[in-house]
Amino acid sequence: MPTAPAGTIENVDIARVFGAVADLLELDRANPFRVRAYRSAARTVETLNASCDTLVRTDPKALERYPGIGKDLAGKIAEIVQTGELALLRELTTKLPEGLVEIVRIPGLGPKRARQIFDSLGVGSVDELEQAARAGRLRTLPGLGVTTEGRILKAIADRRAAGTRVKLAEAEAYVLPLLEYLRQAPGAKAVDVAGSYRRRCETVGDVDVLVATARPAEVAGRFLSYPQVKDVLAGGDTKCSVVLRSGLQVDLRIVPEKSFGAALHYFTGSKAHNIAIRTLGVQRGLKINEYGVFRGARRVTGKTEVEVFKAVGLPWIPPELREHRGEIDAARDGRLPALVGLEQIRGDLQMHSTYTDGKNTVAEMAAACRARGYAYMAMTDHTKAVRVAGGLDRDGFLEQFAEIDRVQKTLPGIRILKGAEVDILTDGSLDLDDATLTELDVVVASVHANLTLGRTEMTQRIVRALQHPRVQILGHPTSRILGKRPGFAVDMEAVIRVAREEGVLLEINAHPNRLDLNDVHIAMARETGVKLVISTDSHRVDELASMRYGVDQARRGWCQPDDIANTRPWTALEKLLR
DNA sequence: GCCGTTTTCGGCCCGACTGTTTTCAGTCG
Repeated sequence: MPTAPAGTIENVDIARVFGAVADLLELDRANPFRVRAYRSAARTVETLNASCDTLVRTDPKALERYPGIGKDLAGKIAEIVQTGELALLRELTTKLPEGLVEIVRIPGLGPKRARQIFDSLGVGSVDELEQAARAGRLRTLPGLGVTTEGRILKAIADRRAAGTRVKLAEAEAYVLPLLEYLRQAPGAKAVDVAGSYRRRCETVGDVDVLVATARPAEVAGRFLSYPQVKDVLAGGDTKCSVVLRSGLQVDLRIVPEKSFGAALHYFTGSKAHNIAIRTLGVQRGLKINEYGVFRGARRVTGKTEVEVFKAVGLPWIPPELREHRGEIDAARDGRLPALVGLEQIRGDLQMHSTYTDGKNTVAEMAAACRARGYAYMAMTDHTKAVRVAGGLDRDGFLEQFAEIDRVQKTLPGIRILKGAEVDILTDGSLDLDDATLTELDVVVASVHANLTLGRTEMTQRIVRALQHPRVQILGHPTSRILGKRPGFAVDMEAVIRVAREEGVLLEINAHPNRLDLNDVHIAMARETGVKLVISTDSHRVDELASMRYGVDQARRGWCQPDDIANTRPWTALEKLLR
């Protein structure tokens, strides 16, 4: 049996295999609960705060302690870690074309229809599906008509035109005006957003808006006539679904006022969280749906979310935690974290000025930080290796130090820290001399170039940088750009371990295009005892407001104020920075 | 495939909308 080298299988790789198995099993008309088991295991593995690879090699039994992973799936995880593949997946892919999986992702088509189309027409890819629809062959199948054929063609075209998921900040720009518009609907008692948007996921697939009203038809009518609506996908009195001109899909749910809490809970999700809560309900003889909590035909409660949680014996759980990653157990045991909030942030430790690629001067950035109520801020311009940004050498920094001293005199009430975002060169050395590094208050070290290095080399590169005695913070630790490039390959478990040993803080980069670290790595760092900082990496004053997205991300990683170093006053933070 | 205060079998969350169906299956969230 071929054995993969240690530490090369990431949890996401295993999750991807399980997800593919689930997709194909579903197409193979397997037991739906077996399919669910693979999906659930994929999610569990992907969000595990420990590496499956390491567990398999050290304590394989431990895998079975995680929810949804039994003897069989633990064995399959071991198989993937040890051989780099899964025999079951290989069998399934020889049986069914991989293109079928893409067909299932087309809105309106599910596994049953996809399989029916494959079996009767031999259609096994999206391209073939499009040809069959154009030729009018789909309408010959039982249960499919001309309308469906047209919808499928449109869905294929839409998929090509629009991207898939939208960044949270972008979605906000479309959603806030829509909420304002709906609040003016006659009879709208409460208007709120649920779904992944409310859970503050870094990207959202669509937006779920909830309205409480006694006049559903009028609210639905107003929604469907929103000027930004491009297409209406569904239009009932309790559910409407539209696509805005921006391409963003918005689902509207309309409920009576007394059901608002139950509906808000249900539509906030996540799906896995909801299933777990409803299962708790079933154990107590309760039925929970979007209209309330029921015992038999009698409605027990449901006006507020607090009541819904209380009905299953739990305190209210913040939306950011509702991913079925242990929040229900924590709630039951009174172990829910007191999550960090934006108001607790006392300073911003990464930003740029006109000295490099920033658009505002040191004085402007400092004044804006003071206006935000911060006690301190770090000016962290680039070093010279980052040529596109016009990075500074020692002389450049000395010039900036003098400017900071001048600005500081005119701007009491905020401490302006002298910092740098030092480039980590390919060999892991730093792009600034030790003398200058020693004069800085805050040293952030980040990778900017040569992102395609192999996993082992990249890990060594970052570990070496962390071991430099002057490095205090690792900036945007994976250098991902949402929707554009994934983070580079790196053994994050090793990076976190070394950060812990060296006393280096990890940055949660709050820029809405980065949000780097992600929630899972944040949780991993926190559980390892590594402190984090939330920084905006602002290049202009208005970007300082991105801090809240970084706080959202930290909350999704279960961070309390103590986990976030920049909730501390400067004197306490200074002690934490080695 | 998982799970257990209904424990090793027999369950597994729940409802709305659509299209094509004369009563419901498929899809979605």
